[in-house]
Parts: sequence; structure tokens; C-alpha cells
Amino acid sequence: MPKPTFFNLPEEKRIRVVDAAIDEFANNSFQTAGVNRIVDNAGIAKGSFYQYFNDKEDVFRYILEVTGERKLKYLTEMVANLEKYDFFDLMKELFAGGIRFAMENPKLAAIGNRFIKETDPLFKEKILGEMAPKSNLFLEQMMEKGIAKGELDPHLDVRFSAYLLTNISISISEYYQFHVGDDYQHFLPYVDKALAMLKHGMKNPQT
Amino acid sequence: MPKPTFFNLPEEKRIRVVDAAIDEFANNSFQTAGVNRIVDNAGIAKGSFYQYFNDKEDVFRYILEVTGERKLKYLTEMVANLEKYDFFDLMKELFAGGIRFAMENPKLAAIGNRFIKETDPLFKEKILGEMAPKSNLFLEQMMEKGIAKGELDPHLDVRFSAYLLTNISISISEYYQFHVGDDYQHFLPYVDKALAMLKHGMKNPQT
DNA sequence: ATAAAATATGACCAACCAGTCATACAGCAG
DNA sequence: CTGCTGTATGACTGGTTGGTCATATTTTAT
Repeated sequence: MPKPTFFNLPEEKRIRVVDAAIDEFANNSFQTAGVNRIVDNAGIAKGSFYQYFNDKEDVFRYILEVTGERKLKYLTEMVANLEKYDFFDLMKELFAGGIRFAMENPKLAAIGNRFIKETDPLFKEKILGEMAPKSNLFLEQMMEKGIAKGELDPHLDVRFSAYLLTNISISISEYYQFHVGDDYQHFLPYVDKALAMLKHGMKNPQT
Repeated sequence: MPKPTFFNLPEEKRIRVVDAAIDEFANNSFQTAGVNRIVDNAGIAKGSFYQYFNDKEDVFRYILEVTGERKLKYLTEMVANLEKYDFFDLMKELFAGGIRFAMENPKLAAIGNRFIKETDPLFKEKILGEMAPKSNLFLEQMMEKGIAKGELDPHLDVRFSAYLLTNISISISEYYQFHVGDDYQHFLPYVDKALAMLKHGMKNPQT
């Protein structure tokens, strides 16, 4: 956790620091991100940085937290009245929302996605600590509901499928980002394609 | 490309160097991997390393090449007579093969997977250079055949689906590795689960 | 005005990094 | 034995890293 000093900072300065950190972690992994660059871009002294944070891990965890909160807020606002959704419609909203969020907040998306793809499980656990896989828990609950409502195949392994869905969501978002480009209008077909595949499978429906 | 000197090396020494490099890149990203550690573990002098390779990028590219070749060899040997396979059976073999390869060659798998998940597309392109996405091309061709044979939904976006399948394959392998453990016998159910999901979709078949 | 507490600063440290280079050594050809 | 070629070596360079700390400045309380 950042030190109290950080939260006492005048808003303008605090935002400058946060933005500099976001910039750095959007363009670098935790390991290659540099405290020096953060303080330079924030326009503060190295010493000041360590009055705000305990160490590099501390900023990173904080930025990751901010990232997660903003995305969660974004998504939950979008699917506010989620009770009335069919599971696949909900997933469609979530996938599309994920892409839109990534388009509107490319830096935050880069940070989040890079961390999710992190290969070292020990590092992942050390950073996350208490704040465990919230996003997957949410998905798992949605799937349980979907099964209860008879929409989903009851044979599904919920934990495993939720894990796959999370990764698929990220894959879609990144495929769109790198292979399709920034034409903000044309991403829905890709969501539909992925959703249709998830819902009906890839086999030829004629057979 | 490694320098001629490297290939002139007595086999024992060359293998020592390769193994040390594999170790290093299995445990670190390209950026955080250290030439110093490689030379220490290989038991050679720093200067010798630079008689064998132009720079860090040079070893990395070489190791990545070795990794790709071994996996390709492993998989192609397994699905030797692929003509007689149904598409989903083929995918099952490939998924299962991917997991088995990862179990038998955890270091190589770590290197390959980490690189595929690499977020910086410029870095990716710089490393790959000529040797473009072979694995996806193969999958795309398999899907074209599957569609032609009437096994696959002709509406599928082949490029997009192949991309998704690659990522899903890696996800399965890593889920198994981290969530299930090293019980070498019990991974087939996960492959079946994923395959069933891909084939028939997630919707309740009763409806 | 004075004392105390909070914040700001950048020089500094030890550790590490990728890459270089002058030198030494080995084997081989003549 | 003399050169020559390919190989081996590790001290060294210039740079960067995360983190510290003594000092200075600002803010607050009295």
C-alpha cells in the first residue's frame, strides 16, 4: 500500500505520479519498468517517490488495483441489470465491453492483460496477495446461474470454462487490436463470431 | 544466426551452452535474461559467448528456433497419418500432444509459451523475422480441410478461429500445469472438456 | 516567533547489465 | 621451429538499476 504521504498529496501531483506510473507499466513489464523513468516523467525527485511508495512492487500493485477497479466499474455499469440477460448475451456484452474498455483505455488494458498473461505464478501470487481472481469468480457465478437456468450445458467444468473464457476474452481483444486496427465500429462481428463459436461450437450445424 | 565458431564447437560444449541458455530463457523473459548467468552456468568465459553469438538477441532467436523445431517434430510425428483424422480428433491429438510436450519438455514449453504471449508486437516481429507464424498456418489449412469435408461450420472465420485455437491450446496446457499438477495421467479429461466445448458449444444440448 | 512535523530533494551506493578488447593459447601448415 | 588461424579468456567500460539518506524546504501548531 502506498504510504499516507501519497494520499495527502495535492490531487494534481498525485495524478501526475499515477499517470507516469501507468505510462511506464503500460510499456514495460514489472521487471523492466524503471522507477527512474517514472520519477522523471512525473517530475518528482527519486527520494519523493520513496516517500510515497515502499518500493517498485508497491506502485505496481497500486496501479494494478486502480486498473482492476476501473475496468470492473466500467463493466458493471454496462451490464447493470444483469438479471434479465441470457448467459450468452451477457458474455457478448462482457466481451464487447472488454474491447471497448481496451479501446478507450489502451494503457490500462495493456497493464491488465500483460499481468494476466504473466507466466510466473509465484510473482502473480505475491502481487495479488489478498485480491484474488475476482473476475473469474464473477464469471463462475454467472455460469452457475446459466446452468441453473438451463441455458448452459450442465456437464461444463465451471472453473475450467471460466478460466478459458477469460483467456478467450483477452485473445479476442488483442486479436482485434493487432489484426483489425482502430476502426472502432467493426469489432462487433468478431464478438459475434467468437460467441457463436462458444455457444454452438465449431461443428457443421448441418450434420 | 550463431557464428560458425559455435557450430565448430565439440558437441559436449555446445550442448552445455545451449542447455544453459534454455535454462535462462525458461526462467526469464528476453529482457530479464542475463548473458552473465548463461556463461556462468555453461562454464564458459564471457568473451567466448561473444565468439559464438552476435548478441543476446542472437542466442534467443536460436533457442526459440530449436524450441519450435522440436515441438513441430514432436507433434508431426504424433499425427503422422493425419489424413484419416476427423478435425476434432486431430485437434484432440494436437491439444493432448501440446500438453504432453509441455510435460516432457517444461523448459522448452515455458520458452515458447512466454514468447507467444509476448505483448510487444515489434519485438515479436524483430525476433521472428522470416520464420513467420508457421503453427497458425498449419491450423488454418486443417480448418480449410475440415470445412471442405463438411465437418466444420462453413461460416467460421478461419484466421480468427485458428488464432483462438492456438491461444486456447496454450491456456489448456497452462491450466493443467498450474491448477491440476503433475499427475501425468489425468490430463485427457481436460482435453476432452475443451474439445467438447469447442465442438458442440456451451449451450445446453437439451434446448 | 518558534518549535515540530511533514514533505522534498538529488547525490550517492552497491549490484548488475550487455558488450568490448587486448592478450593468451591451441593446433596446424610450412 | 616459425607463422598463421581459430579459439579462449576475464578485466574493463559505460550505463542502468532499485533503493538510501542526510539535508533542506515547506507546512502546521502553538
